[in-house]
Amino acid sequence: MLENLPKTYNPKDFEDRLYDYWNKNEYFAAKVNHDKKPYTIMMPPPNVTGNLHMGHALNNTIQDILTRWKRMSGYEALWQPGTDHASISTEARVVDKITKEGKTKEELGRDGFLKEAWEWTELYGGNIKNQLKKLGVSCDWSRDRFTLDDNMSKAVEEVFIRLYDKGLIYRGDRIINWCPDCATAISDAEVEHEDSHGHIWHVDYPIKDSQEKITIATTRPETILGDLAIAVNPKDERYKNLVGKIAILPLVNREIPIITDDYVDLEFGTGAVKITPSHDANDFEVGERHGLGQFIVIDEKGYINSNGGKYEGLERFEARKKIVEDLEANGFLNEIKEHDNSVGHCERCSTIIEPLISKQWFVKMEPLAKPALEAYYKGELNFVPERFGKVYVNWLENIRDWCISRQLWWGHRLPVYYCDDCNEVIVSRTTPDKCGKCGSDNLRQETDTLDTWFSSALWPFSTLGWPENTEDLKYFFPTDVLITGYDIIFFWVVRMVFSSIEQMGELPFKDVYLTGLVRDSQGRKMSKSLDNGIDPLEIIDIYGADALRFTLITGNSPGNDMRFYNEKVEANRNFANKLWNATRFVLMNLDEEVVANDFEIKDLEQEDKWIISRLNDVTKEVTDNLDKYEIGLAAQRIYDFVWDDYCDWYIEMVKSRLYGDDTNSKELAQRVLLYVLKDINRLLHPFMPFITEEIWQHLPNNDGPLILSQWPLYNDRHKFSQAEKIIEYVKTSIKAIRNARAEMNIAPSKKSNIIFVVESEEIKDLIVNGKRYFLNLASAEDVSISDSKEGFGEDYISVVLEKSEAFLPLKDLIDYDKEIERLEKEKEKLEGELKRVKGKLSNEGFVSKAPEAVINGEKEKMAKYEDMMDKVIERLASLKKDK
RNA sequence: GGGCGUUUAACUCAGUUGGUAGAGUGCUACCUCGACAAGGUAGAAGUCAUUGGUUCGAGUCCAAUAUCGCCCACCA
Repeated sequence: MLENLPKTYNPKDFEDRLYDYWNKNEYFAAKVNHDKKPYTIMMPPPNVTGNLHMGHALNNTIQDILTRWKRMSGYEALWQPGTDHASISTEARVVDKITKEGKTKEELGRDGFLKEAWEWTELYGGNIKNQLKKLGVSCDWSRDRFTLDDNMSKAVEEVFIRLYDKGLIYRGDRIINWCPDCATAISDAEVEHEDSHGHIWHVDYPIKDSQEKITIATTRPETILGDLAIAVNPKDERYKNLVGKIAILPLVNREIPIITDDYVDLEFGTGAVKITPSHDANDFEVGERHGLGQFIVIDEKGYINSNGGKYEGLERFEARKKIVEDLEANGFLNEIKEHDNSVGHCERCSTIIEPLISKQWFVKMEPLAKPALEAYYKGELNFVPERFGKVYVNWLENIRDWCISRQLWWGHRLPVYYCDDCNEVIVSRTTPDKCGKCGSDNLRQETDTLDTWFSSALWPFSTLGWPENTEDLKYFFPTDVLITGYDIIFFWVVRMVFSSIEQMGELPFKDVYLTGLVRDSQGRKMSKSLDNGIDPLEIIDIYGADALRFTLITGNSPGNDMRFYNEKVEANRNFANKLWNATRFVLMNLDEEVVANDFEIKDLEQEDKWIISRLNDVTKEVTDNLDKYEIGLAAQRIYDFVWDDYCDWYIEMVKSRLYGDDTNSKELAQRVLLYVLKDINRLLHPFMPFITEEIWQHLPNNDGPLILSQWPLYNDRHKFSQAEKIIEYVKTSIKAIRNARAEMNIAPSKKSNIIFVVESEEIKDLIVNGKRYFLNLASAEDVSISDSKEGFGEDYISVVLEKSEAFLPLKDLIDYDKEIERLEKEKEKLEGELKRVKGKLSNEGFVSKAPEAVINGEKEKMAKYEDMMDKVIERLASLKKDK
């Protein structure tokens, strides 16, 4: 007898303990090992101050499954963890904190603020890592990285300088997306467009020295203050006579020209557009084309500046209100219409974006996008599911230059210095002493920092020691697969690809697996504002990490959103409990000295061969599905095998041997039970690492922990087709007998003889040899063979099988009418099947064109159904005659 | 405006080379038999959104329509 497990599965008893055990023994560690092939996954670094949510739980579970599977398959598997400094969001939170303490950034100064930020980071930065550990992630913590670490910063600086030297980074006055609340520029990717219902105002601009006027349409009347022209389409007949004239800006009386530009849509609005180059991206371009210059009227906090005359000091939306009032009061307002349009919001704080002219740093995207597109077109980059490749292509083909400078302090400061005497711009790895051009030492470093995504774009190689050509880099790069959410393709996937091609000369990964969103049970996106987020840690606390992991990866397919139900987690917890109890059963029937030896194939009984053969197939199916990133299907295969094949059938079939007197048979059953259970735990380990390791540690004859054990392989010698056929026949027969008894409402405890009338020697042997299956699983008191049906009248239930018929003497328990009804139903079913099969086989096209195997299959089915049909009809006739 | 996706049992979803529709939950009936009631046995439940097409054969491939949803976009 072996040490047994507690009666109920209680994950809290061992999950934390096992995680510590793995971690302390350095089983997650990956080292350069040229005897093995490397397998590398880079964890998308979560925000250092963030908390674990279901999205993290999902994609980290997938990464862990792949890592554990490959590790067991003999690869040197590196899963690289780390965190992201998340410049804008962390800075905002630190600002909140100091604001509460009555301090401001300006008071603290850059160094003081950064000190606060580091303290904050050290205080909260560990959280998410500990939360991930609860999930069971087997990443190599000894390699933990943070995007602001010295070596990571070195990589950032190196890339900046290389791109600058190549002319791919430039500084310029451009129209950018400005968030007045975050007080920084942001990139196009960080702007979220939302449809909003608003108004469009038609405003009359008088024409100078004339009684005429021109009516423009605008959704942003406050920008009238910054107008530098009015544009019409050159083909527009309506305004031909006005082109070249001067219009007078209402309220401020500034003079602006009327120009033509193809950009103007004849159909839209009034066909006349006010041009505000400093506050609208389109107008900026029109302004460039016509040399209109700039006239900034809204400042960085979103207030009207001194160029706004009497409106100076008004907040932008206050100004809009006031200006509309004034326009109306002075008779300039022609019309107000309802209007829907899409308005850009800051991705982080939802503030409406203000397009502003500003001096910022940009990455020139076209030369970088080109090879990234080529790699995709050449098929070197695969998306799972494939359709996301189009999203990638679409973004890259329409890409605009990337604004990388941020007016923030928490981040990588640009390695840029300005000479205040001659305005020279110096980009340097080291702090320069004096200006190379004029020799002045009046230098100051750029105060801006880089977009967070600039550093995470380098993650696949910066974490491995780049720009040094380290052994790690040579061995583990490029990585194998990236697993992340589809919402992050633009921010991160694209940028890693072009950065890697540019710096490393190759792609950072071959495959990109994109997960869907985890939604709440009503299908809503989990969000802070709705307060409908489900905390993974709470779920783990109640059901265990294994159940949560299994829930997240089953019942859905890659890239599709899923709903989260507690009932689903509960079902998977129940599955864990099922395996737990199957293990208890095996352990309590195991003699350690017996299972110390292996079994010989020649000794195996039919059900042993059957379960081993099934296991063999399942091994292949699980592996093949993992290979294809069909994680959910892989998990489903092993789930079904454990519950249906192993627990419901094999264990039940083998019980009589375990309790019987045949020592050889008994010991063999023990060995096979253990053998299959071990492979089950191996196959299930990547999905449910905790319970499987815990069980494993209780099983005899282990050489080491499960996490380091060998992934099972398909084995030709373990394919037993004949045994599969036999057991399938037995299972079908048992189910048919159970069904018939249930239909007659006969309790399982009410046992009866089963007398088989068989039609072939093969079936006869099968029944004789398989007697014990029926004794155990079909409530049989005894099983016998009869040569004829003679004498089996209405005192018997008849169960029609393929090539045999079973008779159950249940005299007093049989309801005659019900039995007739049951057989009629059976007949109807067979009629349906026969109609279908015959229809197919009588179809000329089918017989001449379908593959032979398919035709033969149908023929076999027809023979089987006809055989059974004959018996049902005969039985019905004889019953009715008897009555 | 462009692109993409969803539509399968009461609910949530699988269904990958086209060959008799599956799971979990829920529901019905029965079962405290020595792994498990977080269980067992049996069962009911689907014109696979609609309409065409390709094919011997379509949930699966193609087209159109409807539906709900997502992404992108410089409609002032």
